[in-house]
Amino acid sequence: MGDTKTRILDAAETLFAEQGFTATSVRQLTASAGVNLASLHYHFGSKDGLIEALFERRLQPLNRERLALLDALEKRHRGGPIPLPSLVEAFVGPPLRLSSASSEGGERFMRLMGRAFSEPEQHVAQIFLSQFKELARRFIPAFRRSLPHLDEEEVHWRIHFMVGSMAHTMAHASRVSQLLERCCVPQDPEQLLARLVPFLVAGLESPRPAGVEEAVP
Amino acid sequence: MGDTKTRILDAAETLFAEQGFTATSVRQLTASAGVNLASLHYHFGSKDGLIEALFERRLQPLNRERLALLDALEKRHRGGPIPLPSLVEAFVGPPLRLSSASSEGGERFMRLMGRAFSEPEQHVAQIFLSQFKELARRFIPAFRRSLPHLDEEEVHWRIHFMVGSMAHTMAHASRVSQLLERCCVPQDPEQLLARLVPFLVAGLESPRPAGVEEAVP
DNA sequence: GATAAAATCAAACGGTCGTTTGATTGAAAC
DNA sequence: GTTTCAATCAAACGACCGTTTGATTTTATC
Repeated sequence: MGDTKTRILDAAETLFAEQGFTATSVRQLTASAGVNLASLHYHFGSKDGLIEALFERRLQPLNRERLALLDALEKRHRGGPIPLPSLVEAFVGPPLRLSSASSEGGERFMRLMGRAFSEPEQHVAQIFLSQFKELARRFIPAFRRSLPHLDEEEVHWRIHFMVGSMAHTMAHASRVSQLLERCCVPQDPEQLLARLVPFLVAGLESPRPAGVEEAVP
Repeated sequence: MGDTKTRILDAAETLFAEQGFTATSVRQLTASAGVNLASLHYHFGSKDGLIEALFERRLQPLNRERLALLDALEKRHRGGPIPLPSLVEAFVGPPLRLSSASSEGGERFMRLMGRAFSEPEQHVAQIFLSQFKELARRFIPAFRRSLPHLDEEEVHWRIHFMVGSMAHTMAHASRVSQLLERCCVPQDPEQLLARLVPFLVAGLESPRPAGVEEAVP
């Protein structure tokens, strides 16, 4: 079961992932966790404080892992361009792998992260994005080195597209799109990566698009 | 100004896109539209009824346009495989072009559509997805014909990835990701397409990934 | 075993939520 | 001018929201 704090965080991951942040009430949350209503505010101060703690608990080790992978890649290639598949893997691999069976509760957090990317509420988005400053500072130059045929703006856009595919996959991996009238097939994260990474690599390294004027500074 | 019904729909597009469905109250909505609180329920029955009407108003002509483009392409290529760039354009072009200045209020609806793809609330998602049955029935076989080197499951996954990039771009086009510490550059939809389509085409037509077992029926 | 701090509890706070009511308006139909 | 009916209005409905209170229980310290 674990202590109250953990039980609240676990319940919050599940419910926020299923229903969103605003649609989940603290009453429903504490009831689901089997704790008293007031203990949420005792431990986290507010609902927003809970959301913040929730992201920190998972995102900090996650992004540390991504940066460690990037460190290793940069060391191995001595600051030169990193092969794109490895670089993409280092970026999308850790979050997608969180869905593995071993990391208990990982899948629900993966869905939650997918949600957070498209969360309209400003405060949630801000909490979420603040966890990525360091990640962007390190990964963007790496992508630029690995995509020398593209200017800065184009690299930014392609990273944007990549994040979109990743977030959408994380949010809806368990139901590979009702659009397609397919029943849900739970996916091994390694197989998911084996499909996603080549798709992204091909898109990222495709030639510079015609018909887009160069950025003027 | 327009009549009450239209004013509510317009205000709903703006507020839902900015704040999400659950976070926007009917009071805030009717106040923003400059109409009486009760008129929302008079014209739409409920908040959910409004959401449904909101999607129908835009999605019906939008998907009709997509299908018309597909019709034209299939006719031109006599049922044979359609060149991938044209097919992708027919799929992602109409929604992204909704942001053009001419179609008033299009941009806010584009953001709203991006939101709806990742809306946790079941009812909203269901309303939204019901608009796409016909679209999937027509576009999936077309993609299969244009991607003969891929099996059915891989095509489904790649369409899934494509939808992710599209939805993320629609939801966050105006702020090309705070992740990248870039200030917002409002984008001409044609330039946006000139970037997105080649990215998606390259990803879609990349070779069949290794390490993924064939689907067994 | 007394003391102090940390944690849990039932109960209530003021507000806002989506929705409903019943009266009132305005324009068309006769 | 009367009737009719769709549309708008102010006001209120009960339910639920996030948060706070103050008493009570548990846990650790001496």
